[in-house]
Amino acid sequence: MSWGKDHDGSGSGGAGSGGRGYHHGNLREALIDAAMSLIAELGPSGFTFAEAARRAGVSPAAPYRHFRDRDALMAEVARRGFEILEIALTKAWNDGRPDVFTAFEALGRAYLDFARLEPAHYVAMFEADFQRTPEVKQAGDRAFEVLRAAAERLVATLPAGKRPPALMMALHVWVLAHGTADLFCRPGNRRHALPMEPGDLLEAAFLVYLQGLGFHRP
Amino acid sequence: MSWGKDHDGSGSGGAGSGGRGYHHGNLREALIDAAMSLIAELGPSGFTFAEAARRAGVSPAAPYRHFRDRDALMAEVARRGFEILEIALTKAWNDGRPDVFTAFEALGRAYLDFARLEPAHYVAMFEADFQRTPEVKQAGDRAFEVLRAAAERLVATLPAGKRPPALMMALHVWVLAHGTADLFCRPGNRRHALPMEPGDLLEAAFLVYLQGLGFHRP
DNA sequence: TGTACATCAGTGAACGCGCGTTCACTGATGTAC
DNA sequence: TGTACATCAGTGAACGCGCGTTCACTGATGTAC
Repeated sequence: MSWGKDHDGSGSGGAGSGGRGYHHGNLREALIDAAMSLIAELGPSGFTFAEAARRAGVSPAAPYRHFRDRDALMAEVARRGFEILEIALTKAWNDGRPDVFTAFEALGRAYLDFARLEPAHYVAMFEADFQRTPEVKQAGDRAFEVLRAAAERLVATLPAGKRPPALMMALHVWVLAHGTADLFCRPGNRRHALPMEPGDLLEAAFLVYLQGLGFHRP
Repeated sequence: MSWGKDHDGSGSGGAGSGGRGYHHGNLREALIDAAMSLIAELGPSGFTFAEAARRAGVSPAAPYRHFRDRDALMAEVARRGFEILEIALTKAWNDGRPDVFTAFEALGRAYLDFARLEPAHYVAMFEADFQRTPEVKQAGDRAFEVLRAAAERLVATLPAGKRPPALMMALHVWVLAHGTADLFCRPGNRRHALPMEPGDLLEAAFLVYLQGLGFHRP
């Protein structure tokens, strides 16, 4: 019986400190972390509610205090992913500085970096039909809106008669970035022996594409 | 007891005729069909060996006569997918007729059409690590080679000093087509309200990209 | 400051389920003579 | 053409497993007085 040993009573927020008594203290976060490790290690089908509970050091019934069911946890990972992506994109775009062209390129690179650095989030975001969950869909829309608004700004630098539809541009950028991420940056699988880094491949595609629309490096 | 009723004894090849006695007659194909329906209906995780057997009207042990295990069936679906894709791409390219530019565009459209018409194959091809199975990897390489060879031919129409690397071009085309397919053509999920058909979106991207490289409609 | 009590976040045992896989078997098929 | 036999492709019952989920419960926490 070791009560009294580490009754740190860290209270409300203390995440990492690990006061593991009868009450976990931060189980919700711990479950999300566990789910993400599992997804990153074993793919989306490798994540199970039971194993997440096990990794969090908790009985298999405990997660139900924090998530309605297994899918709710998965959806939360996806939602957070879009949220983080939105922040990363916003930061990369930096309101069009130093110039819209350069900033737009940075946007593409930021997308790919996100996919690489947050594989678990990324996989969850595009797996299954979580986008039908309202919260997830909204988060996804907000992230996409960053792309669209940036495209709008970039398009405005062209002479009035030669402007492509901004929405189409945004979709093309998304397609390029997602295609690159899904083909060449997924956790376990290097799909093809690439002669270059995925990031460089995407950047090259970006430049060619923008040039095709009539944009030129400032 | 209804033996004798339909002892058609259709023998070796007769697939569709359905002589369902003690011997199925075409179980291997029936299992592949069942697996594909399951994948198309429920996604890749919806496919189970047991359910495939059930749909083929056969005991759960029967599939083991034809496939080492569950993954072997899945891999076979993926392998066939690449094989069919290779044929479709070859046909669309049509050895560069009527002209290499037009034929190259047709290649992109054929890729997307394949993803839409054969969702089960497509999902299997890019799910899991089946590309590590030698047969699947080889089939995938052959399909990609069609793309690469076409890019090579197209590149050769440019003046010597202005030729982009054909491999890079092929990869970009793949990225565009796969990105479009994965974002907008997956079975259950319309990811975003598109203002246009996925095919048109891809074609537009294609044209812009090729223009950016210095190609022009013939 | 101390005590009673409501609330909350965990336990642990149990359930039903469907899966992948194995086993000894048996009915049908095709071939040698 | 007919019979014996090897081979093959199925059966069906059984297994162990881990999952998602539920249930009545209990230990810890925080609040009212």
